[in-house]
Amino acid sequence: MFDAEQKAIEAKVKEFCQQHDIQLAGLKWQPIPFNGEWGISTSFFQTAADEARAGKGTGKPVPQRAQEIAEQVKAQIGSVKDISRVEALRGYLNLYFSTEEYASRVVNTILEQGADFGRGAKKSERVMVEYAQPNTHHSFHIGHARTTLLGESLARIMEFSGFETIRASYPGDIGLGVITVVWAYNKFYKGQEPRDVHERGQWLAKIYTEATSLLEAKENETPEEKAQREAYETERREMYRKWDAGDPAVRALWLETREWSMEELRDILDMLDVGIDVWFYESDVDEPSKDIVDELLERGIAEDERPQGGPVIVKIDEKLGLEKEKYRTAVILRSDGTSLYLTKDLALAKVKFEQHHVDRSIYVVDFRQSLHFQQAFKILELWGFPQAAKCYHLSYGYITLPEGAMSARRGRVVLFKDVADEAERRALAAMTERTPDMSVEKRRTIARQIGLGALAYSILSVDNNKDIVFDVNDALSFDGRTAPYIQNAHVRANSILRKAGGAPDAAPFAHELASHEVQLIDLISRFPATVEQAAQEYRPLIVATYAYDLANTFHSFYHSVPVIQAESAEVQASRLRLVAAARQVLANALRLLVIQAPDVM
RNA sequence: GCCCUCGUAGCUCAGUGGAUUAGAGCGCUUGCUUGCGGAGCAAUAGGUCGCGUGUUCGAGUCGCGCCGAGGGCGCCA
Repeated sequence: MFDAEQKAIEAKVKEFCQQHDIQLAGLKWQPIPFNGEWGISTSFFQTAADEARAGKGTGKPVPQRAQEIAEQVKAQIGSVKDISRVEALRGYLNLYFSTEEYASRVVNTILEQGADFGRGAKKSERVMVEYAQPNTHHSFHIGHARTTLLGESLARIMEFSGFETIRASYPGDIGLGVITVVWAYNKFYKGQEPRDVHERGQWLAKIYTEATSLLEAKENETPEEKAQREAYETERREMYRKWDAGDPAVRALWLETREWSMEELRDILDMLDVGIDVWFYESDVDEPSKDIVDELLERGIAEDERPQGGPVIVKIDEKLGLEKEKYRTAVILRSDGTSLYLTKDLALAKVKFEQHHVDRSIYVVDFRQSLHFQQAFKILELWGFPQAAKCYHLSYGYITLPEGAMSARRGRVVLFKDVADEAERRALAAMTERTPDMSVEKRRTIARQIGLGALAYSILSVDNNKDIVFDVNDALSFDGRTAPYIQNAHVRANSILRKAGGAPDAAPFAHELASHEVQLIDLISRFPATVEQAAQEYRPLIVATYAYDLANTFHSFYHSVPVIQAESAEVQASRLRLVAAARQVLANALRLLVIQAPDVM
């Protein structure tokens, strides 16, 4: 916002240091902590410490010497247009902005740029974010919501910060678990499927739980039961063999049931406003992955133990020349010649790099797979892909239940759809009292925005590496540090603007600003830097924290600073523009968090 | 045994090596509405930042060691 002034002053500081033979340690600018007015600051501690270390210092303690430099620099700078004053304090050089100038620049910029305020300059790299990778033939549970929301939010943040971004999903559509469902459906339930998309998806999950139970050895089972179970097991294995051999009947059954899962998934993604660009099915990379094994063998990266009855392996630590075991040895092909999860991920990475020309590849997958990804990335590096250095596993903690981990096998899951429905019910109940005149349909739409928003925020406001113990009352709380709190700030801002008939096209900030106004202006001006930080660190949490802080500041402003009833028409005009700017930034921040910003609620 | 992540208020969590006094929410206590929407605001209480040690002018933040929790470790995904 004050880049030109900042650069001019930076040049003066450098010039001064050169003239006085001071080795400047580099200038890092940061906002001055708030105390009524605002500006930016930089410190000279590092410079003073460097001097002392080099022995050419004056023998003074570092903080004292830093202060001395700050004072001298201050004298050199003199007065600068639109900088109200320069201050040397405790080793810091503080530049205070002219209040009027800063306030108008911030507000004008936001209102000019609108939904694009905070967007970063176009970056040259193409990023792919892979997330929302549920297994098919199982229902979408609350744990899947975490990868989906985290991935979508990250994709929006990367895109907004200037990267060309591709959203990818990688459903696990094959494996013994999937075949178990197909087998049980075919044997016991064929043709009995419900018609509703969600009922049918959940019904498949129930079949999986039942089938698992049928195939599990039980205590004190009779010989008859044991024989029955073993017969089932043989059938299941046989079906998997047929699938592998491309048996048309089995394949058709598999595709039909898979599509039911995909229909449910697409409906949920649609509900969450998630648009996947590229779908990679696990079954699609199964065959290509076997060719990769041959290539790795030819290049001498992999070793074939099949002649001794073993698998194909990559001794990663040995290839990297590591003494301690860190990446260990990875198996990339079973002794029977079938591929593994790792094999498929290598094949998929190759497709991402060569067919989608991805420079940076982010995998939003839970933390238990961190060794897997470290191995995959190291093998890609050994293989010679330069993009391997920019592969990143965004690992996140599990969502668990108070009684322990969720388990599709045991049927112990909290379904996403159930939570979403409950969220809507609760929001609807809260809204009925507040907005008695709203049409039923509109209220329903907004209730969903509020309910899903609350759920999304409860997930995104926890840092990636933390586990979340799911409690429906916590997740769907509407009070305190929640999405509805932020949405309500947006609604209040909108309400003021609606009553005032909108904000004027221009207004000065010539009045003496109340401290709540100053704080609000300061915070909205930091939104672009916040987006950039979140993108660099791959952390939606940064935006989530920011959005709450902004809402909090707005609510305080709202209570203590009159807008429509301001003391003069000029003050009212300025404040209306500030409210419009705050509303815009709240909406922009919420969008990055996959949360809607309703106008009324 | 080796590797990864983590340990901050009663609970759930933020916290870029730097600005008297480490911040939120929930919960506890108390005030605020003939006012732009009370899903709110304001105030009060609550801390040996797991322990030790080192680096540094300066450590909740970086290194090492220990204690504790969770996860992972050649043919599951």
